Amino acid sequence: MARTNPAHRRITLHDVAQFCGVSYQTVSRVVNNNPHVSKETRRRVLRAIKELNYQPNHVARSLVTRRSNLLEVITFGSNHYGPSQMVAHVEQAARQQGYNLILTNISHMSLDEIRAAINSLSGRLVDGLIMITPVKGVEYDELADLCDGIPFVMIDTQLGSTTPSVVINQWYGSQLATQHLIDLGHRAICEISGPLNWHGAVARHESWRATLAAAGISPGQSAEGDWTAVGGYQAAVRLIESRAHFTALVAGNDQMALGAMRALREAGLRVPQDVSVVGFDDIPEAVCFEPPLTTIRQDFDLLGSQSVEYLLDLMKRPDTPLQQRVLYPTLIERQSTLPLS
Amino acid sequence: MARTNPAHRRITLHDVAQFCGVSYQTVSRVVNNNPHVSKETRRRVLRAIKELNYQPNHVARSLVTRRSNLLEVITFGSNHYGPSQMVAHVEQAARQQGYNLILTNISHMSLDEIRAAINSLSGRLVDGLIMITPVKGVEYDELADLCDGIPFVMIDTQLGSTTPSVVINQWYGSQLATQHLIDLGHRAICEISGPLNWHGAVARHESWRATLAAAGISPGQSAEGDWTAVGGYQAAVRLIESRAHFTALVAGNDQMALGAMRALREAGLRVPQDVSVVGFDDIPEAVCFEPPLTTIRQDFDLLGSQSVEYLLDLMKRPDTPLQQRVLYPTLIERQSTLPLS
DNA sequence: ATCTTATTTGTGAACCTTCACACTCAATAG
DNA sequence: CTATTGAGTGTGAAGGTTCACAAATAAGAT
Repeated sequence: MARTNPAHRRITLHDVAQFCGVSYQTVSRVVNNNPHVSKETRRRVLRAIKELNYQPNHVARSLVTRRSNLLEVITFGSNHYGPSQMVAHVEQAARQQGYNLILTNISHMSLDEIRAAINSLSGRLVDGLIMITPVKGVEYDELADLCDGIPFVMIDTQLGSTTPSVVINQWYGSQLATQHLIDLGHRAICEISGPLNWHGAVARHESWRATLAAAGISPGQSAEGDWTAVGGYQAAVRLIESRAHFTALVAGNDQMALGAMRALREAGLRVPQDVSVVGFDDIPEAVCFEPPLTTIRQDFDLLGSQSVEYLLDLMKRPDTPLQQRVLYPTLIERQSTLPLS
Repeated sequence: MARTNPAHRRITLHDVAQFCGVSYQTVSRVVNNNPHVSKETRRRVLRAIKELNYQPNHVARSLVTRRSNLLEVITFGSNHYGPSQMVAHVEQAARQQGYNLILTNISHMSLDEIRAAINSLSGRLVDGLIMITPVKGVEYDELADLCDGIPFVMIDTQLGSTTPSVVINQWYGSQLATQHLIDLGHRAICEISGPLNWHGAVARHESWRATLAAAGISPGQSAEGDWTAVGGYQAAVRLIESRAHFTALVAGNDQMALGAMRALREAGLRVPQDVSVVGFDDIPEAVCFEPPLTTIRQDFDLLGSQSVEYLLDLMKRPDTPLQQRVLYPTLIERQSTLPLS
């Protein structure tokens, strides 16, 4: 097998060129599939490349082409199911398109943190940027300013904004959930929302209210959770202790639904006989909850590939219109909801 | 505010140098905190840098220094809880040390896939590599060959191998789980294992057998799952349908424990009164399971920081001994286990 | 045979840094 | 008063590639 040189100096274009008696430019042409090279020469060069185990130096190439084949994703809250799914699928899509991905997870969503993340990359020449910004406090203009010309798209940002972004319509999802309960005859419908500094949490929360209002129903109580099961448990406990009467519960995500169901059970309430519960996300475990959870499914796979696709468009044709692309979630009915008896 | 130049040409050392009438080398010295520059000059240069919004070009720097401040993590199965936690914590640790992280998630764990992942990066000059290789089929020697000099550490590889790696002792974890059940008086202890092409699954499986054997107990039946809740459910169904008698169940992870508990309940068996169940991982939701799950906690945070730390050692001092660093999990007792009545 | 034209190959510069070294100038030592 | 040091600064090269262009060769047209 072709082993590398012991001196541990990387093989360069020049080495290959010398090896088969052509100029480095010719080798470069072969490497880049330039048609202006004779069949015979190409064959010889190709063999030399293999023989010497030549690997083009991306760094040198980037220096002159000003492109790196590198995308960056800046994410917040990637310990939560949604963001982590987004990252995973973005990575997959990027790799399919021949790009590598730099991952930066920031722990406090502030402009300063984002600035730091971008700056730490700024000299690094990433070709494009995907930002997963599920919480409030970051405006498009500031970001555009920060990125200074490098194309970017946002994921999971505010619905209805005109920034280049791909989002799942959370409003619609929560409407599906709430309407489902209304259709089952429920009228006393409480909510456990996500943290209200998250766009998605606000959208789901307001849609819950609006959907009830549209049906002429006054909303039940709402308690704010933190996306975790424990947070959902505590929120449900607060709801129960406030002596609110309700026959149905909309949870901001599946984990909180899990915690809520635990709290309900501890309070002697049966799900779904006494209280119907619907979650959000359709995490893989939801089908095995006790009882299996009715929930809203989001297509994170599509979200990832759409974002990367959009970003690549933006990179290739800077005149690509800036828009928000919107995906729609679906309702998954299981056994945690029941018609009001 | 200092906006960038309209011509969209990046500001370079030369621009800054010209701007304040010194040589580019002096500017370079200021940027790199070289002490050999007078106080007054440094001040002037610093102001010019700010004024022009100069950002050092990482690519050009890398070309000459042959270092990139870039780490890569190649991972398999990052849709599972363990691997995804590892990635998250590795990223965090890397960033704390001033490194950026390239993430590559491969879908089929084979040498070919790994080769492709490494090759796609090979010219990219990553300073170090972390491989999360929880499944069998990849040998150290091949990997070392592939990496050709760039330092790497493995995570979650086979316990007891002499490759540079950081692992959590899965054997010990499963021993904790099994012994806990034995201590509670259980003698009929079945198991739902993870996929047996995973190192961790094998370790947990064999430790279960060994721990029972050490106590003079013959092992109950074992069914293989796929780490998911549904897989755990199906495995438990097989166990139940085989009419195996058991009073306790060891699950390979928490998700499978969840599925198993669902299957048990459907079969009319109560957890923990009829069957005690113990999981593995201590996912955040486990505390809200019905009932709250006794499980084994792994410290992924420590795992991440240890790996990065070790890798950095390897990078700085190539004579750092190649070893396996081992962390230990702990037992978390909740309500899914009960003394045999 | 000569002039075009097309095809293949080679040369010089550029990308933006850092490194190794040389230079200048002042202060100290002999 | 010259030699030696040392701090501060500048110069040339190198790192490995691509780009724009020039040169050489081959093929075709007049």
